[in-house]
Amino acid sequence: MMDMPANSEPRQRRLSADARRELIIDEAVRYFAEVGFEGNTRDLARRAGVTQPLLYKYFASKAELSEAVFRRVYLDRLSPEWPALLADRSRPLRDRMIDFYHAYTEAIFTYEWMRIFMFAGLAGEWLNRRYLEHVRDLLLGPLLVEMRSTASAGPKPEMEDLWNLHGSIVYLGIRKFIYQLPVPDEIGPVIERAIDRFLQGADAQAAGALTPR
Amino acid sequence: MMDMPANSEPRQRRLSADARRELIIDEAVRYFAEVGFEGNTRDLARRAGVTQPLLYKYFASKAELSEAVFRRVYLDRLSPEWPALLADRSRPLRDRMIDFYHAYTEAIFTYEWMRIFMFAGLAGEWLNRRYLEHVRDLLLGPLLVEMRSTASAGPKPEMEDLWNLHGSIVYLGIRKFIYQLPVPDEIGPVIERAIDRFLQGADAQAAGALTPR
DNA sequence: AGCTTAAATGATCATTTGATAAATACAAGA
DNA sequence: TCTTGTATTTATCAAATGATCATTTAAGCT
Repeated sequence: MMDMPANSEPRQRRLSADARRELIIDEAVRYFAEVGFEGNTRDLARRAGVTQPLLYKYFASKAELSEAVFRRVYLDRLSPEWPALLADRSRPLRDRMIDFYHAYTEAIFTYEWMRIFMFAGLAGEWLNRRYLEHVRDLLLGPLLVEMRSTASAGPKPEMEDLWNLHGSIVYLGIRKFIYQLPVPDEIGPVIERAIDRFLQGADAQAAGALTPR
Repeated sequence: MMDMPANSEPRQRRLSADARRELIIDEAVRYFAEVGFEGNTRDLARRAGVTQPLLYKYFASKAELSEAVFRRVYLDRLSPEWPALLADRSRPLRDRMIDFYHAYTEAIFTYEWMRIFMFAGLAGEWLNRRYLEHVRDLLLGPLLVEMRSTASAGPKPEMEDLWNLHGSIVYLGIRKFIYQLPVPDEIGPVIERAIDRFLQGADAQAAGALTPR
């Protein structure tokens, strides 16, 4: 009885260096997303179908491998087109916001991204802060400009109000992937309701309406 | 040059068993909140001002110590009075919600609670799920009843809408204690704005109003 | 087929880490 | 003051873990 690697194939030996490296990063993303960056290199190697010392042929240290995982997970998550999408005044702001948050959640609501982002956040990784500054400056910033330009006379929304909307949507992913609680299969309508409610409420606030009940 | 324990006192030896146990749990809460439950017993012991084997006089294993930390952190966070507060129809729903979320965030927006809750969530701890089920059934549930009873004729809010509000508020604590980003010093007004906006928006949605812009 | 290069493995090291047990020392009771 | 109980420490173990290196083996080339 010989042990076989988890994926049934008789194990493809001697890949090109690049291919092997990619394969290791792939599995490292999955593995670290599950157990966090305290996961050990032996388990990781076993799951990747290689021996543990081989990891050190491709990465000088576990920290360097972790950085490769970061880069893989963070890179190209934020589409450079979103700021323009949000600022395109030829369309109703509501439509732009819905399109944006559909695209945004599509991009980040994955098991790997959500969990690695949270692990990294808890660890105080600077990449997290940079990422969220990017969200604030390049996404919520333009969105704030749009909301203030279309708002009526009263008090205009603040950045903090947009963080509030943002959090209300992101929390869906936290419930699902971090707390592993059930969430609706279709999150599209949930997001649309949240955005509509936010815009309606913001308008009422700008108009200075008293809250009922 | 002798090493002194972090807290300047010449080190109080020979506490009563109960006092020592409490002191260890206190420091363990702080320590694990910082580094997660993968933190090691030697660092913890040093910070608590005791030797590492002493931990094993009070806790059979690290897992048992972790459980004590859980209990300390989770216990008595959810006031049994909140369901009644939310259901008290002698007051406007808005006031009840604002009071509740002030009290709720007062209770959970601490470095220790937020981070240990997140670490535990990532680790798949059943305590997290139980806690959030409690939030849903005993807090958001009653709140949903209230909202539906006062809503106008149109489509009534769903539990998912309340999770949306809840997340928008909790995300404040996540930004502050997990991502360690700046948030307003006074979160009271932010929460009030969020609740007002939510209620206004929910009313508009119930009335079937088209979202502007 | 034989040669060469480097991908991959097996053996192993030094630390770290959870845990145990025997020895010590401090406080309370007689 | 002596005794006794136990809180605390010192010494230590076994397993886990990151990392290294010599050796093996598979693929590409002529």
